[in-house]
This record gives sequence, structure tokens and C-alpha cells, in this order.
Amino acid sequence: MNVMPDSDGKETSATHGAYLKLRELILTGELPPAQKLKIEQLRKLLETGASPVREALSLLTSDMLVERIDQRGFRAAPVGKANFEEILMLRCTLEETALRASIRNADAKWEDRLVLRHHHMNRASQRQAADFEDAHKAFHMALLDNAHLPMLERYCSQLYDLNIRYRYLAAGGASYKKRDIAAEHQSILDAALNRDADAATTHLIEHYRSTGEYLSQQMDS
Amino acid sequence: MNVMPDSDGKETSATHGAYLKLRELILTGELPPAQKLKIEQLRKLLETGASPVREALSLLTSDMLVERIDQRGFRAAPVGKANFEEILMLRCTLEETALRASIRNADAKWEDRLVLRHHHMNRASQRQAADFEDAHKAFHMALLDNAHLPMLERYCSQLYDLNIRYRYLAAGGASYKKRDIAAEHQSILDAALNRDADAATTHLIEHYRSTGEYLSQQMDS
DNA sequence: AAGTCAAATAATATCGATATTTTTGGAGAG
DNA sequence: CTCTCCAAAAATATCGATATTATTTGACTT
Repeated sequence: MNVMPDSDGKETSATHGAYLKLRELILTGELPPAQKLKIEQLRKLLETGASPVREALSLLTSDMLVERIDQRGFRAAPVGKANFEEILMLRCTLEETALRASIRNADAKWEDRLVLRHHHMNRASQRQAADFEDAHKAFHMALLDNAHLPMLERYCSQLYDLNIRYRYLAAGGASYKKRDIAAEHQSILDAALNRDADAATTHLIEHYRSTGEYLSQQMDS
Repeated sequence: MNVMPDSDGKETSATHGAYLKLRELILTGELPPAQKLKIEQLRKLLETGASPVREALSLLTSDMLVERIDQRGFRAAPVGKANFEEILMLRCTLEETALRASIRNADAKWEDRLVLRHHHMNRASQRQAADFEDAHKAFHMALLDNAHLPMLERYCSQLYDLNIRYRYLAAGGASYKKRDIAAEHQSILDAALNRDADAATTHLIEHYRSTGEYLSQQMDS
């Protein structure tokens, strides 16, 4: 076939490529919630065969970004206030657990990683919004990854993505930056570096709750 | 093809059938942890094509029962003490959250459902072990389903299955019944019916911790 | 004119075959 | 005797085509 030896940045399997692309399209809202996802249509859009598309959709099902309706194909996961609030609640519960475990295992290497991620995030915020999103997620995941609890990390990552989807849907993904989010990140970082689990979780949950309330408002209108 | 109008119990899609069968094989340990899962081999075993097998494996990946190694196929998820303890910890955290939410929404219909499930479980315990396993899960899930938090329920269901897998691997799935598990279930049920969230969660977590310790011992030997 | 059933249409699910990649096994060099 | 590299074998990933199932359209009945 046409594998493009090493010309463009896309390698690995067609399935994985389709997975990443579809995920992006759903997260950003380009494929809107509850939209029917027809194989043929996606096959043309992604310029690949039906099998990779099908498998990518199966994988996205586990991320709860796609729903499979038994003999009736796939559709982008629907959205709703109840769903949003469940995501918010689960994030608070799970990230608190993970952050406390991370701090319990705190060491110099982890602190270095945190400081670095935080710095990269601040640098990226001045450039492209897409870069910032990646760096923002990397910082938040770095807060949790010292727990060494892979399943918990996976849940948190999934929930992070689901949450970001609501941000894109509500306002194109940029408007939440109006709040002084840098200060909030700084407080979380400082508390983590001080190994103060109570302060860190308080700041983290407050961070989520306030963005949550902002988005909840947006959804009512 | 050959769909067998309504002769035997298997209907829906070949993918779904393969999913259920493979899941059973992995949960019971007939497909042992870390075993390579070759498409051709499974295709013959399940008497179906490669596509349904492939898709079923993709779905099982989301249940964390199968791992996909990028261009190298699939394997049954490996096991280990750290993994087991993470599952146990997550179950305690998530089921406590779900049970408290369930009790908060308590009403007569839920109580009826609980009593019924509990009764069915006790009846099933005298018959086949496989029946009991189903009824046992149904009872535990009924404790949680009044929370009306579908994602949380899904996580709990997943973790339940992962846990049961360790039981099968440790002792063929029946030996844990030596403990007086009926009394433990009764205390949880009673507390839930009294809408006493603290007591119910205490009993539930104690229930998990003690089976957890039992299995943890088994894993050391 | 509204509702219902049947044929036509469209989309999904599945199969069989092929191209690609990984793994294996062995020959030759150091 | 061990290591490296290359060819053969096996397994995966992907494609194109077909069978199956859902959906729509339109004619016919009440």
C-alpha cells in the first residue's frame, strides 16, 4: 500500500491514525454530539478503508466519545448537563485520590517534572491555543502520575478529555482563559512541591469547580 | 450467512457473540494472563471470521481485559499484585461514592429491587456456581444503580469483573465462599434499607477488604 | 387524507484475500 | 562458540466485495 516511508508525521497503523483524527474531531466538536457516524463518510474523510475506521470507532467507544448502537452503527456521544456534572464529580473524586497518592510518593525527580511541565505550559500559553491544551493536560497529568496507579491515571485522562470537550462545545476552547488560571495553577504547584496534600487537593478541586460552574452556566443558555 | 433464525440462544451480531465468549474465557482464566491472542487461533475457536474477533478484542481492550501491542496483535491482560491492589483500592473509592449517592436517592422501588436481588442471590447460591456469580454481581450493581450515574456504574462494573478474574485465577472461583459471606451481604442490605450510608459503606468496604486480603495471601504463595 | 405494508435504497456487519510487518531460524563472520 | 545479519515463515493489518439488516419511499387500503 501507500505507507509513506517517513515523509509526513503520520506513521504506525492506519487504525491508530484514524483513532487520533476522529478523537480530535469529536473533542473539538467538529463532529457534533449525537451525530450519526457513517462508515462510508468517515472512510472518505480520513482517506482509509472501512476496517480501520470501524476499529477506531470501537476504541473510541471505550473512551466514551462514541456510542455503538447494536446493529445500527455508531454515533458521537451525546452531551447533557447531567453527564457534565457526573464528569466533574468523578474528576474531583479520582484526581483527589491520585494527587494524594502522588504526593505520598513525592521525590526530587517528580518535583523536577512538575516544575518543567508547569514552565512549558506557561510558555505555550503565549503561543498557539492547541499547544497550550496539550501542555495543560501534560501538567495536570504530571500532578497525578507519581501515584503509579495506571488504571486511575487512565480514568483521569479519559475524564480530562471528556471535560475538555465541553469546553470546546461551550465556547470554542479559549474563553475560559479569562479567569486568572495561571494563579490557580501556581497555587496547586506550590502546594504539591511543599508536599501539602490537603492544600493541593483543595486548590485542585477549587480549580475544577470554578471552571465547572462557568461551563454549567454556559450550558443553560 | 447462517444466522439461525431463533433456534439457539445466540443472536445479535457475531461481534457481540465473540465479545461475550472471549470475555468469559479471560475472566475464568481459560485464556491465561499475558497469553498471546492470535486472531487465527481465536477465529477457529469461536467459529467466526477475523473481523468480529478483531473488533471484540478492541472492545475488551476498553475493559482492560486485553492489551493491544501496536503492530504486534493482542494479549490477555497480565496480572500482578500491584494491579490487584489498585483494583481493590479503586473499588473501595468508587463504590463508596456510588453507594452513598444511591442511598441519597433511596425510594421504595429501589428497596424492592435490592430485596429481590438479594433473594435471588441466596437462592442461586444453592445451585450452580455460575448462576451465583451472575446473581452476586446483580446484587452488588443494584446497590449502586440508584445513583443514576452511568459512568460511575460502568467503572464499578468493569472493576467488579477485573476483581472476579483474580478470584477465578486464585482458586477456581468457589473457595471464597468458605467465609460467611451471606451474613456480610445481609448487613450491607440492612444498612442500605435503613438508609444508613455510613454503616452501609463500612460494611461494603469491609466486605471487599476481607476478600481482598484473602486473595492477596493466595497470590503470595 | 391518514395510516399501513411492501418494495427499493442505503448502511452496516462480515467474509476472503492480499500486502505489510514481525518473528524465527540458520548460515557465515569474527 | 557467540554474535550479526539475512531469508523464510508466521501473524497482523488492511482492502474490496458481499450478505444482512435497517430505513426510506410510495402505492394501496380504510
